[in-house]
Amino acid sequence: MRQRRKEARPAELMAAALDLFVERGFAATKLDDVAARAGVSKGTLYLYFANKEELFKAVIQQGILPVLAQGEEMLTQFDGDARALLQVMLMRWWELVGTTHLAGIPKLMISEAGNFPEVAQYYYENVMVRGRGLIREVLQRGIASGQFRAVDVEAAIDVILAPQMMLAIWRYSLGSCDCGKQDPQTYLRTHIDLLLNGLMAAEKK
Amino acid sequence: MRQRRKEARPAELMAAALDLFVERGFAATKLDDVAARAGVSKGTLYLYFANKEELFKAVIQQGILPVLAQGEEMLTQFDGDARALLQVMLMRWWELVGTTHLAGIPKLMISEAGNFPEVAQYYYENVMVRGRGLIREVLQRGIASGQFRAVDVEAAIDVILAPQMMLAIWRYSLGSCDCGKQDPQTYLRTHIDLLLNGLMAAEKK
Amino acid sequence: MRQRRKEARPAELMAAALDLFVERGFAATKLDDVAARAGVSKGTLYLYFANKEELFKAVIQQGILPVLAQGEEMLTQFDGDARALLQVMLMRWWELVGTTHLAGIPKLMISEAGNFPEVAQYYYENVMVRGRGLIREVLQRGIASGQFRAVDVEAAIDVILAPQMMLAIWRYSLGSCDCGKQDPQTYLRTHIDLLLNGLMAAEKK
Amino acid sequence: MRQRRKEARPAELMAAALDLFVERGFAATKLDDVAARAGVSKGTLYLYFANKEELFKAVIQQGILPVLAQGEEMLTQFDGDARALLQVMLMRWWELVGTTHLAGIPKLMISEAGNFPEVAQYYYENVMVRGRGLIREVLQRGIASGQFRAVDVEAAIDVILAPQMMLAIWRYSLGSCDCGKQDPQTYLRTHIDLLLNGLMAAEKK
DNA sequence: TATGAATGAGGGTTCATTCAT
DNA sequence: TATGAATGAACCCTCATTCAT
Repeated sequence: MRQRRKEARPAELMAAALDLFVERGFAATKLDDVAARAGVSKGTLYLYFANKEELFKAVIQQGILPVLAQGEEMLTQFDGDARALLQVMLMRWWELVGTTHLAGIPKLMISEAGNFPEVAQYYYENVMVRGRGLIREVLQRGIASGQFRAVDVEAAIDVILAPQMMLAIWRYSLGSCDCGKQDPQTYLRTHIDLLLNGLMAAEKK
Repeated sequence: MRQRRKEARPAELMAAALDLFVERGFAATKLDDVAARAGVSKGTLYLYFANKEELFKAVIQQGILPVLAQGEEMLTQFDGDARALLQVMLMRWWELVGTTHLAGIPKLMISEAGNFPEVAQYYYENVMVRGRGLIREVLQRGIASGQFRAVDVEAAIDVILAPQMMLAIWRYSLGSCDCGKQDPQTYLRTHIDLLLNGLMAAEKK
Repeated sequence: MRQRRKEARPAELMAAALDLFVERGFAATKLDDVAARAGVSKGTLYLYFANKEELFKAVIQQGILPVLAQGEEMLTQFDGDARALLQVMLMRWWELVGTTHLAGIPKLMISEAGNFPEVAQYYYENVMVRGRGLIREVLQRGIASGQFRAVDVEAAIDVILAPQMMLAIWRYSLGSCDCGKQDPQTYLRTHIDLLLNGLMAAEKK
Repeated sequence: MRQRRKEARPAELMAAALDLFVERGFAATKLDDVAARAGVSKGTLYLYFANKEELFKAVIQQGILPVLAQGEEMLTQFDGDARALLQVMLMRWWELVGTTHLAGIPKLMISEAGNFPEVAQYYYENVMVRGRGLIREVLQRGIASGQFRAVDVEAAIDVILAPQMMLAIWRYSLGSCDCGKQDPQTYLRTHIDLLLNGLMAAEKK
């Protein structure tokens, strides 16, 4: 029983830490609170993480791992056309990430990038680059097949990802204040609608 | 001259504070550093701001004031069609805000919204609501004139603003690490290109 | 074998503790390290010693026991004159104590006397007093027989013991830094040479 | 008034720290206590010393400076014979050092040498080497003039210094427990008596 | 008997805030 | 008005001690 607990501890601690880091930021998060939220004493944290900074790194690195595989797998398995694929990817990302606690990581990363350049670098290389790769692949397929216009692919990737990012970020920032906020589904549908229309090749006329 | 200095002090202090708050976040910013950057001693800060939190509020409130007027003025003065107006607005926003230090405020606000709900509320009501109003106005004009499709206006507003926000945010977060980043102009042009195409009424065929 | 181990444990633990206490001092020594050096887990320490302080006391008390008997035995068995006896005692002390780990105890005791007055008291009464007794006996014999001058015996005892103590102390303090240090044998020989000459009765002229 | 205080602070803090470091050792000394003894709050310590270790180094380095000059000056100014000079030096050292708080530094250095090898090195080179130089000079003078026997000078230096060191050490270690202790003057006189007799050239017969 | 995960009081250090100058 | 020395509450981290296994 003790053994089972020991193995689960790091994940429990990282989950608690993620919540608080996202909510308050790194500097404003007290390890006391992290420990309390995970139901352990302060000292226990140090059995699993060398210090606050290492905990932070672990939270980021562990948090993004599950997301990476799924996205790339989706790309290889899907065999519809580029329009449908792009639509599915944007929708599923929200289901897989946006509705979980992991959605807080982008906000956290944005907030703390300046204080942890190496972690930001790591995040960029392991998440952003791969995420952008997924979108790039779809855009290139669509352009190659004539479905999409020949837009500037690299710029378009960022433009496409921006509303997805903002949706996740919003939830953990201004979304928590009393700001009349929309339904994520409507937001996503509108994003995809505008995007697909925007990408549509002129020949459709 | 002393008098002149005295009147300039608050602005100098807020400018210094804005830079550091944006770079490091509220909690990780030391008042010592703010004072040093403004070229005064730590105690002087307290002659102008009751405490760190009041300084933060002042930074936000002063920072957004200049932006507000300009945008709304643009709307009333412009008499081209909706397409052109939307394009001009998105481009000019970057010129007026994106290239100055004020562009850091969105990032700062996102990072600290959870710790300062009242400030977030204030920011939402005085910046977001008004900014959204500008976009809404343009969209409604375009839809009314038949230039734009009848999209979900409220959702579209957020989708349209997202890439603009991300452009500003990026500069103060991951943009400072070694991430192969694009040119803002290309990014904006692509955003506007996709957007206008996406909004374009089907009847153009 | 398990039984044998169990009986050897306290001694092993005390040996490990002595080394570390001498090297780092009581407060700076971690029980983790003591346990690791003895090849057991931290908890095991508490099966044999109630707490860190008791371990310290045991280390001192056990450490000095073997030294006590030997010295006094030497005194009774030796039947040469006072000069030879004094010489033998000082040399043998170094052989029996100075070259073993026990030589660290004087340094440890000096360092921690202020923090453990009762232990210091115990050490004084059981080691210093008896050690001084040995020297006193020799001096008195020598003075009675006319070999030695009639020096102030109590003061002379301390003066005689000082170089012996310093030789042991040095090994565990400054001796471990890069300080050009002499050979203990030469040091001892010079000490004894000076001492015997210094004690020599004037009549020898 | 504030200014005057500011300049006196470091010395006050080091004096307080020296007392406690000598009494309890480095690790067992709380900065709270140091501050309290100096009559300031804990934070004030950090206005003058970067951390506990730097405070320690400052205590050692500042503590020994005054002693160095005096000893060497004495040597050059004295013009009696070697016997008298040696006697005066040993006596005066006690007056200048032994009766002040500085006498605790040898004990402190011995206790902490293992934990601060660089400080130990510094102490050896700046105190021990110079102190030994003083004694060496006197011995060589005495041997050259025929007053002293041709003893092993380097070994003799350490033998001669040992009782002096022990006198100082004792005061801050076992001397504080209930150990029947002698009068320093008698101790010193006996030391010098034995020593000068021990060094005396045989030819005087 | 032995382990090592867990605890929590305690100490070093930081920094927002105050106030005498 | 401006300074910067001083304060002390708060936080990170350590480590002696406990206890379930």
